[in-house]
Amino acid sequence: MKTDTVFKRAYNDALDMVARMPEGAALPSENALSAEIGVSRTTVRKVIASLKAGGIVAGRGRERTVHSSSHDMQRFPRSETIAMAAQVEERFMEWMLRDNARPGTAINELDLARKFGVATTGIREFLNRFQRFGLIEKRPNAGWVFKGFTTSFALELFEIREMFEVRSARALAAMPPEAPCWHQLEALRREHMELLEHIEARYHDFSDLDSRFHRLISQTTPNRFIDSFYDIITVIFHFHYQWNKHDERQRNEVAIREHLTYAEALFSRDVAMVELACRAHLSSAKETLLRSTSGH
Amino acid sequence: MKTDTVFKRAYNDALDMVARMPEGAALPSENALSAEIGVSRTTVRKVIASLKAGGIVAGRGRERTVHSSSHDMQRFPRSETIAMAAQVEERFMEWMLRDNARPGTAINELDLARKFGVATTGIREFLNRFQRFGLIEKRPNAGWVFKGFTTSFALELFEIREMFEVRSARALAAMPPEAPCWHQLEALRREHMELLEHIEARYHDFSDLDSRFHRLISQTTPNRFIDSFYDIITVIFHFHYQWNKHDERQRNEVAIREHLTYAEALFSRDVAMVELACRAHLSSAKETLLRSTSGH
DNA sequence: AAATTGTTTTTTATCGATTAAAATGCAGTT
DNA sequence: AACTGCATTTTAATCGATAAAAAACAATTT
Repeated sequence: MKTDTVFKRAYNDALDMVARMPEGAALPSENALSAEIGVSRTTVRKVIASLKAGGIVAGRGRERTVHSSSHDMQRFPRSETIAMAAQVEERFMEWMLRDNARPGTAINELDLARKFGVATTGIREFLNRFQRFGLIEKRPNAGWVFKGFTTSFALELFEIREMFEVRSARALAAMPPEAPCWHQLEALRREHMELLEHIEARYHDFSDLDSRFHRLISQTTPNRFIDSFYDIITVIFHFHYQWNKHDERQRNEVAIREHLTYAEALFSRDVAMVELACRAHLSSAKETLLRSTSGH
Repeated sequence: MKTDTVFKRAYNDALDMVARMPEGAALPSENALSAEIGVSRTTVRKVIASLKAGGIVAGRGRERTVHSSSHDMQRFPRSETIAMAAQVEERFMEWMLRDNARPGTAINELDLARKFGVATTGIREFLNRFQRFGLIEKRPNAGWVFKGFTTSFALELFEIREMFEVRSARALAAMPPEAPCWHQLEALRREHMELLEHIEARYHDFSDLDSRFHRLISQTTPNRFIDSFYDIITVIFHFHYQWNKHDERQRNEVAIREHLTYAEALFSRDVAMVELACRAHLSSAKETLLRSTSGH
């Protein structure tokens, strides 16, 4: 059956929201909550009913008030708020990157299903979606093969990434000065500088900033195939960083400085400089990734 | 439950094979048949059992002989030899391209399942795989949206295609003269010339040749992401040509000539000429596709 | 001993059912 | 006019079961 992870996540979000409100404040309307939390009104009503049952919300109809401080506000554990599909992704990436699965390993649906505690259909669905990441391959009627998080994977990934990024960076540099992208870029530049100032404490935050920086560049001239390729990059990097903490602070500091140079080049709108800065950054990112791949 | 389409296709293939053998000849070994037909020995044994039941094969163990001419050899209809997943793909492409579905149309899993006569899981699986083609989009917990076979789809597709193809063509032109790709290219060039000579009768055969030509170019310097993008191209063109017969002969003739120029350029190993011929061909292919898209 | 057939085990493809979430619709309320 | 209450309908996420196909193993024959 369908799990109620959506409800549980919505409930947790509502709790966070309520905690930020003063004692006795009026609860926003159902429609407002629905928009805020990002679920249907049906689910919002279920959440409100729960909050009321827990004594966190009182009153009914238009007269609902918040009484947060008086209760302990038990949240649902994080694991229960994640849809099966997302859990499978997480566990699979972990198996692949952390346990360093060997290239050529056969992937067994039933086996994974048991290991991850889901039905085989869930695994199949995941594998089918995951196929496009280029890390697994299907042999019809005979299962999947893990091709390995190898050197050639990283090289092929970066060959494409470089083509796409140079194309986007060039297009961005050619945008008229009044285009909104320049403001966004400036804002990101500031965020980079701030992060650099507090790098000792906040170097973990770079991963997210990195992804936003590159997405801004590519989304100025949108192309669905490029966007979809960035999904691959994002996921690979997300999990890669999660399990490879080696030299993280230094790596990130270097990358921030490269981003700043890259941004400067973009502001200068000098295509040759842009290309140079872009390739320089990508090549150091490539080196980082290469260091954690396994031969071939 | 699993359908026996693999068995039925194998059975048909075996019939074709047997028909080519002389009366009373010995049947090849199970392993040989398995390799020849491309299915497991388990399935081969089932096929042999069926052939025996139909009187087409006699004897047992190592002493099996063929008696083809004496029987009518009923084949399974084509539709029963195609796996559910492949049928769904075919029917979906048909719905999309021939019935010219509107951009923004909501895709309903249960609805499609009923229309195509399969279980919803099959539809889900297909949609998940098909996602990467950039023609549909998922909204979690709320189904899929068909984005439309639009002008912008074709433009974005060809922007990437051009980047990839120029990259591959350049790399091919730089291959040493003794590389095997030159022989393959020469063979393909011959096939093109032959096809051109009999263009009136055989213009339908171009679609396959086209796909092989471009795959040869890209596979000389393999990159899994580029290969996977070619799958998209192949599928789109396959179905597009199947439902858009307008000017087919002329279009194909033009394309053949462009391929020949392109091949000449490659043989000359002059990078500038290669790039020119490549871009010229792609731009006319783009025009063709654009003509059958629907606004935006 | 190499190749071949016979038998058993493992794994995939596919179905159908079940439940949660979302959408819809409408009447009543402030 | 926007909101709630409530019932109903539609749709997506997930499970578990089963036949087909593949793979592994064992027994035979040349």
